[in-house]
Amino acid sequence: MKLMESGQMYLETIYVLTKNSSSVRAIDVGEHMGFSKPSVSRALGLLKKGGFVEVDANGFLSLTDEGKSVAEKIYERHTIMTKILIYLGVDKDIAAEDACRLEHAISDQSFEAIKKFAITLPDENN
Amino acid sequence: MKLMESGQMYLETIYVLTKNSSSVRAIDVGEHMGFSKPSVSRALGLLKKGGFVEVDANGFLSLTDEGKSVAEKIYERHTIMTKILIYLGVDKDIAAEDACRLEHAISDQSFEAIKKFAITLPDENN
DNA sequence: ATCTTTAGTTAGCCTCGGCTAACTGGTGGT
DNA sequence: ACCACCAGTTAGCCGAGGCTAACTAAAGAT
Repeated sequence: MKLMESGQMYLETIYVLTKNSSSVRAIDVGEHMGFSKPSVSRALGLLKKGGFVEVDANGFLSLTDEGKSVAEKIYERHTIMTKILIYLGVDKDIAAEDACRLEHAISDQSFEAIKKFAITLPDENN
Repeated sequence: MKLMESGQMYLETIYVLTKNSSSVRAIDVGEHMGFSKPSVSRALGLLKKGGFVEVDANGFLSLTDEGKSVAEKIYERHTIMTKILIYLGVDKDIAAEDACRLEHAISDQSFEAIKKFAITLPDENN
């Protein structure tokens, strides 16, 4: 199953929320992303069907290995792109917003090239 | 009128084609972008209505000042992003493809920051 | 003069991914 | 026991932006 940009965003959100709350439900995902419950419900349905997400009897979400690997990939892009933009002088908020779009638009090869550049950067703040 | 990413792409294409052929028609735009005639027809209709494009009696397209300024902005992003990616070691084709997506995803502020970085780069090839 | 090709338009379909309205089903308060 | 709230689902709408099929109109070829 092929994931569109929005699917990647849902996975990334679940991944991030899982890192600070241990129990993540659909409603949390919706609140975090600013989307309605039905939008989240449908998206999660597709992600379940695609084998990226699992939902237990209590409605708690977890990523499959496949889902986690996608989420980690996107999340890495997000953090590195954000870091670079901030390094180049962009405001934190704007850097994060832009990274959120760039992370889906870039090829593996370009990202690897950018990443290689990024690790030469000093660690200013985050 | 608000332009979506696809509208920007059409404007950029007309802009680029105009730079090497002097007379650009809808069909040329479609061929260059790989889209069908009806897709181009509808898109151009919207761009006309929005005041970005004009069509003369022979079907030749031209950009309005407004359309041209959008196209130039996008085109500049395209060239600079491509240049940076190539500088970072990305293959030319992939760099161009990625630039094509990145150019729409980035804020003015981030682009200015990237541009400032780019002008410090040596002129390798293009 | 007729036939064909070329360019553009119209009508209408599809997917993606938001949305609201309305229903279901469980849980907790009085 | 009943009511209210909360989480999730179902049904169906909408805009963006592709597509094909089929029509129109102008321009060339025989």
